[in-house]
Amino acid sequence: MRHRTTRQLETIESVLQKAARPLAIAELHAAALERLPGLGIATIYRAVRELSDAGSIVSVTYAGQPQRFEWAVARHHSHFICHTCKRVFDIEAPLDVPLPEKRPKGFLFQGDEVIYYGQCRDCRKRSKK
Amino acid sequence: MRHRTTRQLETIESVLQKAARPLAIAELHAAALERLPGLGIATIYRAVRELSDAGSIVSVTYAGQPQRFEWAVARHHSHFICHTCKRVFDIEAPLDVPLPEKRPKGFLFQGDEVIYYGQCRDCRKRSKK
DNA sequence: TTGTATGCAAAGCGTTTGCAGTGAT
DNA sequence: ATCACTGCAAACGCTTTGCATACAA
Repeated sequence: MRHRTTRQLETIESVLQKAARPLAIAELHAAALERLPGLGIATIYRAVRELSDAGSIVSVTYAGQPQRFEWAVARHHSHFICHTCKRVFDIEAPLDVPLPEKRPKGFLFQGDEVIYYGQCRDCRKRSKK
Repeated sequence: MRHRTTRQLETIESVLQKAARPLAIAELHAAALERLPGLGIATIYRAVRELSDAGSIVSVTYAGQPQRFEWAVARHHSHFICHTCKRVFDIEAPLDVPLPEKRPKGFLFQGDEVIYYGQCRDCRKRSKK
């Protein structure tokens, strides 16, 4: 457990809290580096593990893409993955996801998650021109 | 493109076709090794890339877990992830997934995927005792 | 002042690649 | 007999770890 409040951790938390989408380690490092030059990559990994263990952030991983992390309280939404740029966007969650008709016996269904695929605004603009 | 049919590739394809769930590289290697001792891990990686490029298999990755692969034609289903053993199971897809109410402007929605979470039969039995 | 958290560099580990040998055609 | 595919081992790149130092308390 953590005993001290440092500029590094504060910066990392802040970047994650303000991000509008889940961030990969490299994205998080780049963003944190702008605010705190010299911040080491190892500190990012250590902070991410701590925050993850503490439940402050959750991880998200899709289709061969690197693992991404986002602030846990922001997690009442779904994700949209752009086929073109591969970025992951947060979007409002659907109202109600149906359970499959036939469910395997003995399995306990506790939750679900939907991922939407398509093309984001930027990439759509770019490909139209 | 591939020019020759080898025991290695046949075995790898067969393992994937017969699997009832997506397999990680290590799982695939272990299974193929039983049928073809000495099969190298590099061959698994090369085969997986080929099959993936050819569209014969698709990849699946969830929450920090290693990337898994499954035979593409088997892919009219959803996935169920067991919170306890972390295995990924294939289950029948839901009939219809709703789009979110509010969608970001300019985004093109082309498809979706649902992941269910819970506890599988084995783990449920085990935890009851 | 004390000792936790950091930065750096080395170590680890899963994945990819180069190359010589094997085996499908 | 040819040369694509494989196995082995080296190379790579990302993640983790060890250790001396910086700095929060």
